[in-house]
Amino acid sequence: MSIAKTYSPAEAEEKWYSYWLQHNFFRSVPDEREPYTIVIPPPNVTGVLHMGHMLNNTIQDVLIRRARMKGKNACWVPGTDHASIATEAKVVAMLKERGINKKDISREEFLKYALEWKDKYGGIILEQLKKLGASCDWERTKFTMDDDMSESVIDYFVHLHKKGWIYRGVRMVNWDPQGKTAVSDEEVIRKEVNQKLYYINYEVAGDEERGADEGRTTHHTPRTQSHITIATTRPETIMADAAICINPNDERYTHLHGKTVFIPLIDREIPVILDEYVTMDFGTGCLKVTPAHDLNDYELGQKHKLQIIDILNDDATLNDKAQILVGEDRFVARKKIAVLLEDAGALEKTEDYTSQIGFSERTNAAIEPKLSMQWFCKMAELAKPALEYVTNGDVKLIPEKFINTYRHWMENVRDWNISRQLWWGQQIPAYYLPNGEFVVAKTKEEALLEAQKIDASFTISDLTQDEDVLDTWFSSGLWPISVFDGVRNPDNAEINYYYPTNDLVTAPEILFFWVARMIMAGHELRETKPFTNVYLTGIVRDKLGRKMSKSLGNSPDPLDLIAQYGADGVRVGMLLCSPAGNDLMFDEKYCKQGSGFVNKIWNAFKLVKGWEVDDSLTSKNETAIAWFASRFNQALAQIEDDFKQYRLSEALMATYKLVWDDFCAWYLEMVKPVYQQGVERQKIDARTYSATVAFFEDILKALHPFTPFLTEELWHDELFGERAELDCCIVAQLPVNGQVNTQLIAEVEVVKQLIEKIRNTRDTNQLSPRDALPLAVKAGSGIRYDSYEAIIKQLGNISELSLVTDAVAGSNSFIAGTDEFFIKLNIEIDVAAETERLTKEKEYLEGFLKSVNAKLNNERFMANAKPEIVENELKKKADAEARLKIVEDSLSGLAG
RNA sequence: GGGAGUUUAGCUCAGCUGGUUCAGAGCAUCUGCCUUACAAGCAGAGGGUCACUGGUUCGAACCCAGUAACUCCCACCA
Repeated sequence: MSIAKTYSPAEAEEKWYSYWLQHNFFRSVPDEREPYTIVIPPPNVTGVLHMGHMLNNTIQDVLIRRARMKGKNACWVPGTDHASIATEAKVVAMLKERGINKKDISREEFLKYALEWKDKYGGIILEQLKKLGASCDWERTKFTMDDDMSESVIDYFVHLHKKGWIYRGVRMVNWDPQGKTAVSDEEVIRKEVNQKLYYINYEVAGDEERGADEGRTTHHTPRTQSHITIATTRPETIMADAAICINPNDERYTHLHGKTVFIPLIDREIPVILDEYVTMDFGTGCLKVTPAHDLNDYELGQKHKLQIIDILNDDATLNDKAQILVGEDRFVARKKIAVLLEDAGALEKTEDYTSQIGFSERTNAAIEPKLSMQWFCKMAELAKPALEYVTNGDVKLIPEKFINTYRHWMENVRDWNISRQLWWGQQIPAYYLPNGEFVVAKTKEEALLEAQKIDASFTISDLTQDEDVLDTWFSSGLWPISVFDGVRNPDNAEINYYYPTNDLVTAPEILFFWVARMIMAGHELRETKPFTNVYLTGIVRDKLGRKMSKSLGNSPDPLDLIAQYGADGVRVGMLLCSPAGNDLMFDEKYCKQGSGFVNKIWNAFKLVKGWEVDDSLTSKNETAIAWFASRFNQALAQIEDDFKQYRLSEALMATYKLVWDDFCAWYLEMVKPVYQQGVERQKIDARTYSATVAFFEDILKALHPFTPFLTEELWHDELFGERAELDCCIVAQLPVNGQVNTQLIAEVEVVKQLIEKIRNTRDTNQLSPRDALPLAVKAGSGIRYDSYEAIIKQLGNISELSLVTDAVAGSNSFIAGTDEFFIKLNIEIDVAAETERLTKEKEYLEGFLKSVNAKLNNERFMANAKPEIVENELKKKADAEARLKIVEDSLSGLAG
């Protein structure tokens, strides 16, 4: 049968993914085995796969497949997040395209449209994950707004409310004028923005009387005595000003104490107040106080009992209270008012200025501080234990550097605004009564019972549910519990079996949004951590270091990559460039390397597959077989260790080298039958054949978590014998760590060195690799080179290997390990060049010996260094002396 | 403004408790090979003042102090 020249991934991926599904290999139900659980960070339900997901889910799949192959009951729970703001924004936009305005439809109608949208686009991303090979238990797929999930969220709200940790109040919140909702502090992203600082003159009331103004000690004289100048970046808010504030210690303005001023354009009179909050050397030292539109000003306003004038609508256009520019957007108004002020002679000057502005994480709209009635969750009590889990190592953050960040946030956390003025999400279970009070209960019926405790005459129609929904993170914080129904049924078999989960793989950006809140909820509801390890991946950046994003257009389409390089290739590519905890500089070339690796395995397979056994042959490969068995076990231990430390890149690289270098480049070359002219097809002995096939099978297992499709494809080839229906690589058990003969491995290292030297000799003397050469060995190290004869002959193309006790005159000589080798060539030896080479080596060795001896002769070294270090130095000394002697002998031989 | 992190070969990164012939790996590069698994390959080679300056030590890429550049997080100066 003929084998395809190259491996074609698409076909195998399709075939094996459905095979796995058909045979329920991803399915997990509680049993007597040890569980290994991962809950997916639920992607946005309407999202599409991006490179961050690729990285994240590749890692999760590698971990879950490995656990499965170690005999654990591996359960990877998939699902999606309703992502209230982002999704609602998308639905609103979709409706707008259809000519429907959200304002004109009811909540119920809107939700109907939203659900339609979700059914249509939701789950695209999960389908995409399948292409990557993600072995999630799809029967467990959850959506954060599934009925049971929502019910859990409501339960949690009621629970926290009962504890008194949820309260309602008017606060200055971060208002997203595009999403038309409040957002939490964490959802505000600050960015440096180029702005202008406007210097605006306010007329001082009754100032004309001041005249000569006795005893003023101002640093500079105001241009006109009847004005006070303030600096602001937000001139469009002057109509909401409630006061002008100056520092009481500011001698420039003592004359203003107790005065009032007029707001330009609208001529409203406001007081001048004194507060040390004002920085004297910033701007003009005069601050306009706008309590409705600035957090600090709000606090100042509270302190000084100022009027609050809110001049903005929910969409950040100016309202009637502004008196002028009504209906204009705040940014348009800013430009226009500058002109108006200029015309009125109230604009002193403008200056360029950069400052930090908050933007909404979801809509990217500039955040507007806004006073409103919101629901808050008290964080102090929740944060305290959640911090402890991490500081005491119960929950491990990988890499550890994030512990500090986590601690800082937890120690400084403020109460969390959990209400959102949206429809898409879990509606807050608070019910208002005609008397202005409210009750919190799981259902309207239960709320009524509560209400009737207040007044027995209330009926169900007296109850009005709060319009707001809960922050998405309030529900995703329950994810590891709610997917196992552990909120509603805290003692069910599933939650008891799977929870706490093992590993969480996510991005550091959502450490506070999500990870922290899961730990809080875990403690609050179950008094345990939700997971043991949190593996924080880096941000996927392009090779220029820019974050990959749709808007920059620098992100490749993951599905295109899969089509081009195969899922296995892309998986390998992602992991090759992703050191734990660091950002990943992604370059397609890594995928190319990945697919190259996959192809290499395919070709190795082709080689072995092409062998024919000749039972009459006896094996000459016992040494090679023993060596590879040892190397394999050694590499396996290394890989195990790398995984323990979550060094996935390293684990992959160790696997990569095991396959490419040890297996393909060395082992297969050692044992493969050499090509003989005239022989139609080379044959192999039965012993070598079966050993090699067994090695190959073990290699497939070791590779499977990284390259699941290729390994499954090869696993079922007849090379490995008949397979039962359920005998699949995906559920094969990883080889357990076996014996490692370190002596053998060390000796083979010397033999490999020898072979490289032989090849090098050929190269430098411009001999064809096909010319077999005789090799003489003068061994002093105790290595039995005759036991490596077959290997040396085959890989070095040596015609004859002889053991000698004296230098072979007129030969090329070289050292490998601490032994000397000679190759007799029919070429004149260049005595001068050889002398130079040997002299150089002699000098190096002498220098090296000197430094080793210096250490050994140093009393303090001998006194302080650990015994094994000293022993090592002694060995270095002995080796160097042995080699030096060889070199010196060779030199005198040349001279003689 | 506060805090954390990073800086090692052209690129991406290892280097664990200071001590192994310790300055490494993969990719890229160069040279030679279309050798019966693989040119997506094979064989060989070159490439680094471990950011900089000092210090501690018998010994420093590693520990300490300072400097510089970059990154991230947190923070209400209009």
